[in-house]
Amino acid sequence: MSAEATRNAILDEAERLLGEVGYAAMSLRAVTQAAKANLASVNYHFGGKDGLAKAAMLRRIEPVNAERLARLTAIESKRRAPGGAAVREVVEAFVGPVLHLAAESGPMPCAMVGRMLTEEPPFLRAMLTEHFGPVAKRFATALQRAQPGMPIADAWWQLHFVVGAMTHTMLHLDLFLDLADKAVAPASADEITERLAAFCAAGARAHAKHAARMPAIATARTATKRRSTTNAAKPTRR
Amino acid sequence: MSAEATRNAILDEAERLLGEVGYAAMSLRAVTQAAKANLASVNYHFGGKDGLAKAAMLRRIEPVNAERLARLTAIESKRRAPGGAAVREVVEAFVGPVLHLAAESGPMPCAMVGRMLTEEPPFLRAMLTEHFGPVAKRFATALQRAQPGMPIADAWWQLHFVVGAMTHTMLHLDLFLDLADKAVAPASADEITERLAAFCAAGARAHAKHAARMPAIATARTATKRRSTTNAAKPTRR
DNA sequence: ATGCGGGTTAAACGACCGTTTGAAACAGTC
DNA sequence: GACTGTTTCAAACGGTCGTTTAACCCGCAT
Repeated sequence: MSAEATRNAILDEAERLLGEVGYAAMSLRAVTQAAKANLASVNYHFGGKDGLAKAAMLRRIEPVNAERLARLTAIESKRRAPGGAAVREVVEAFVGPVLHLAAESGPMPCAMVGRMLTEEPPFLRAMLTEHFGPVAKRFATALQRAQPGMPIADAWWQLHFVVGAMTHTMLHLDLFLDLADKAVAPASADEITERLAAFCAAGARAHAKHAARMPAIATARTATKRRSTTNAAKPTRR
Repeated sequence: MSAEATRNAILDEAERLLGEVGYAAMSLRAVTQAAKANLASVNYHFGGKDGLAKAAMLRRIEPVNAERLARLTAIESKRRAPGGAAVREVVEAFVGPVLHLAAESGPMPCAMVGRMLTEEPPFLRAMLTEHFGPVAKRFATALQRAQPGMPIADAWWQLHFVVGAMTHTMLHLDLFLDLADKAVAPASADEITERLAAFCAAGARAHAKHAARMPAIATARTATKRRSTTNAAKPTRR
């Protein structure tokens, strides 16, 4: 019974330190000392530093992605959306679970995941593509379906910007409160959700309209289309 | 004469490694070896690892911020903007110099600066607030002036989201190209500029309109106002 | 030639890192 | 109470890190 207790204590501290200082700067000695566990126990329970980081990440990533997919299927099944609001709903299904997690478990879990985007160890990158890849693909197609006639590439760009605004909010909101120097009050989770969703949804819609008119993008898009159809013709490119 | 040559070689390598692996994972041995310089020369020329990172950052930050301010004063002085386009212009003045730097000097300088946002050593945070603080304040007020009647806090939120989308693009565009899995073609600098500016400008405008209607934000805003006036009454709070 | 100061170099120092080891403490079972 | 498997513990190992030291090289004014 005590085994799982120490496991969780170690995971909690690892999550905190991963969010605060990142993977490279997190020392197992600091983790185990704060968790009141022995140094060797992290190797015993997780197999090493990599395993610990992976376990700490998975503990948070999986519920968030599950809720994302659940919300997305929910809004897709009700189906009789008045059209224009769908983009906003998709965006909210994507960012909502993250902000919900931040509201109920504190900012550390989100800071950890956001920071791992930036870290270099290759196993972290592999984890992200493995666990976020399918979810991102579902949301990209959902964004495309919500804006008929828009190429899938534009949907990926929208999602990219949404992720950027979201992770930046998770990680660096405090820096901006510093920069603003009392001009911005610390915000509630609801307020952040509202602001982030409003910004991203409108940005995404306008991005699609704008992209259709811009020559630099239009030419790139035809190139993309040609390439993608080429790929469809020849079964596998690489 | 050889002194400045080694200085620059070390700075170039430091910039590359800071952008690739971050501050904590960058070892001076790797820097000096790649720069064909001696290990001790870092301490001789820059006083230590901190000094090296600071010098590498300043070499890129200062021109970018200078060009930002120059573009902003340029569009403010011409003044007879048709109103609606001003937000877009301000956003472009903010993100344009960064994308311009990326286009002419490669992605590493921007990756370095973006990554330093996430790193933990306190001197880096101090540098960012010192050098970006005044610039951010000018752009926040410019955004507010471009949208009359909007509280300054909303302008700060807009700027926050813009920075998020921009830095995420500088750092993690490759990850998204991976996730998209051939559905998105690698983009030119012009295309990225267009997409980013379109997304951010429209997001900012819609954010302002939306924020005015949302109860969660409206209440928070009145609270902000009350707090700020309180602060104005009592000279210094802390 | 001589002295000198800026710049380079190899070697070493102490600190901290992740990991391993082997013994000790503990649980539950016969 | 002895045995077995699991979990904890202190100690040590090899390695890398940032920094320091002291000797050395070289152009240049004296």
